[in-house]
Amino acid sequence: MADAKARTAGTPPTIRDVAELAGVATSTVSRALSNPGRVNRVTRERVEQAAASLNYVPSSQARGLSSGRTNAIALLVPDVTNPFYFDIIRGTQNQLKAAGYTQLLVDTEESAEMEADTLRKMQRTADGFILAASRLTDAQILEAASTQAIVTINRSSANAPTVMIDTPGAVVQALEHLTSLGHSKICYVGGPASSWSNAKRWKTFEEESRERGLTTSHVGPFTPKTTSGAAAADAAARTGATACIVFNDLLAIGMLQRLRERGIRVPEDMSIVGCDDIFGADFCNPPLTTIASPIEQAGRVAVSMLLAQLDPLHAGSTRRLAVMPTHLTVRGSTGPVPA
Amino acid sequence: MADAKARTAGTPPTIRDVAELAGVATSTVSRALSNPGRVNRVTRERVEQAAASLNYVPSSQARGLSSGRTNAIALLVPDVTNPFYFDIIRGTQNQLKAAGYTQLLVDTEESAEMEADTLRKMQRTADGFILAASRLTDAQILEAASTQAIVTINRSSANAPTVMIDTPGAVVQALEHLTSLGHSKICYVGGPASSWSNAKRWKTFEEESRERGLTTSHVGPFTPKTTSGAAAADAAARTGATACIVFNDLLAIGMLQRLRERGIRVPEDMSIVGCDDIFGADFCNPPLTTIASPIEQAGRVAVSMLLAQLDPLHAGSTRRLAVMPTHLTVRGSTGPVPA
DNA sequence: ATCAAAGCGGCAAGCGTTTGCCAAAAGTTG
DNA sequence: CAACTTTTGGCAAACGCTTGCCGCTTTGAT
Repeated sequence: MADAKARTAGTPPTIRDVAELAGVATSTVSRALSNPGRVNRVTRERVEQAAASLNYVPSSQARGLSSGRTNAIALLVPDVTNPFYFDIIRGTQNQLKAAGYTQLLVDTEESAEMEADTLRKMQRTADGFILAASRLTDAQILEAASTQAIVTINRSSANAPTVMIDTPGAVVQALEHLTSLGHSKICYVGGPASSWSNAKRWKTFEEESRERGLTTSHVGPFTPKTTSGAAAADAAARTGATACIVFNDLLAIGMLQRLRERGIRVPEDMSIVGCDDIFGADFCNPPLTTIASPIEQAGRVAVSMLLAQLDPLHAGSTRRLAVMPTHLTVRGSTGPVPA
Repeated sequence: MADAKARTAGTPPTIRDVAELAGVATSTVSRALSNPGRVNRVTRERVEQAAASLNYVPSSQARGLSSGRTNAIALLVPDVTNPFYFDIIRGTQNQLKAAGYTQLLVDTEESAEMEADTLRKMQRTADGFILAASRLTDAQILEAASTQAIVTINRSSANAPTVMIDTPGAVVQALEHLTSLGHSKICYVGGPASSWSNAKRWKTFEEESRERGLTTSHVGPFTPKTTSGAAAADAAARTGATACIVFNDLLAIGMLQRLRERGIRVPEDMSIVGCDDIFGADFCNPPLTTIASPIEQAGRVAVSMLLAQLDPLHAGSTRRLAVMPTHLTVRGSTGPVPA
């Protein structure tokens, strides 16, 4: 695979080697390779051939140093462990690769501080940032957005373009589903206190419930992990509610397990609605009724918005907000209110 | 958060700004920051203070360019979608972050070509590579390993340090479990043909089964996704086997669903053993008996081995092979042979 | 007091690109 | 054919850092 010339020296060929072989200046090589219109076709072909024969790969470091662009974007997620972010990871990864960008994945461990720190440390390392479910304050986002390209996912803010998942809409659907099954005592099982989308969901839940004259309760906050499901289930059970809308599927799945242990049947005794439709929601027991959102697509859209921001052509004229539709996927975890 | 001086210019402070403020040469700043022993304590403190007050962040690009190190390592996985790799992703991510490295995540889409290509393109971008379940040939691995630091996971090769998951040992355990439940007709449900570990598992399965005088069958190859589970289940059911050892959990979970649809009860009519103990294996229906492996730890070990390789001190004396223990986790998907 | 060794800081040469500027060549127009 | 424009390629200066080398101070030993 590697050519002779390139391998004789242990060190990879540089633009100079290519220039020499092609009999042109390095500047011409540079242009031929990254700005094809700028050089004559035959020259370009000669350069390309030389580059190919040497198996030349431009150094992204050097390129970045002199051009100021790194061709990498960083994706900050609160927890790589959470399947919700898996979908974002692969959505962005896809789109980035297609655009010739490298993805820098960082786990911020649900910490605003760590998030801010990463943003600072990587200012030169990445051309832009995608903040998934950011824990940052509005002020912090504003500050960050003032010096670097940023897109947030599920964290609305006037200060940066955002991809939102229309959870309010979905909460309404869930509520409708539940009331149509006869439920009137419904509990919201809350996620992390610092989560913007948790706050949003809860608020919508409260408002919509009130309008419908439902009896609501609220438990939480809980860490959005299956392991917190036990505590969540116990707390929810105590409220006397016959149905729960749960912050996310992870928590909901954990609750499912606990409820079974305690002999509380789902959905006969208690209905459960999750949120996100993550991997596993379809094959847990019972399969989870959940608010499905096109998470992967959200990742892709976020990349597009970020890249548009980076592109000098579109600069400024970029879309500030994308709302991803959601819908309720009804599976086995919801049923008629117990008699 | 940002200091006045640093922000006045729109451009981030460089080592020169720090040097000026501290009243020393840039070389001293460089050393004070990355080679603390080399400068006097008071000088160092002065530099550190200057750097802090300017909110200085060294450019990894420039650093990489002049030092030849990037402080990034690339993780190549065949499919970011697969939960098996999630655990590797977070295992490596953890360990890398702890060591001050950045993780470059690349999805090679189960393609050897893409893998080789990435290895080539990123030669300068990453200090080392972790190849998870590599599809590369021995020769390709040899070639790559000759010019860059490489560690493979679940792909044994004499040419690069490897982290292996002891599946053979686990297959034996699974077989023992199954025979002790009375099963004698067992089917191996195969994964991708190009997967080294699939070959390995199958081989062990065959050998051990023969020794025990079992009747074996084999179906596959199947793509290791839940969606392939239907085909796999149908094929396995036709063999007349009463138990299956399945290439991985993803496939196994898919089979579970299909078998239920077809009215084949698990484990009453058919026992299923998966492999990997991925997220979801514990809460699917029925919960999956599976060969559990410390995947996340495997990722961490891989990082350690890679970092050791990179460290000039250890160079050469690094461990070539780590075998991660496995054990059978018995859950609800296996039971006595049908009467 | 003398001298070698160690400690410490500075100089300057890269590292591999990109890119603004310039000049030569080629093409166009009247 | 002159005058001008466009195309094309080269020169050289960055980009921000690391590091080999040198030389000045200290320090310690004799």
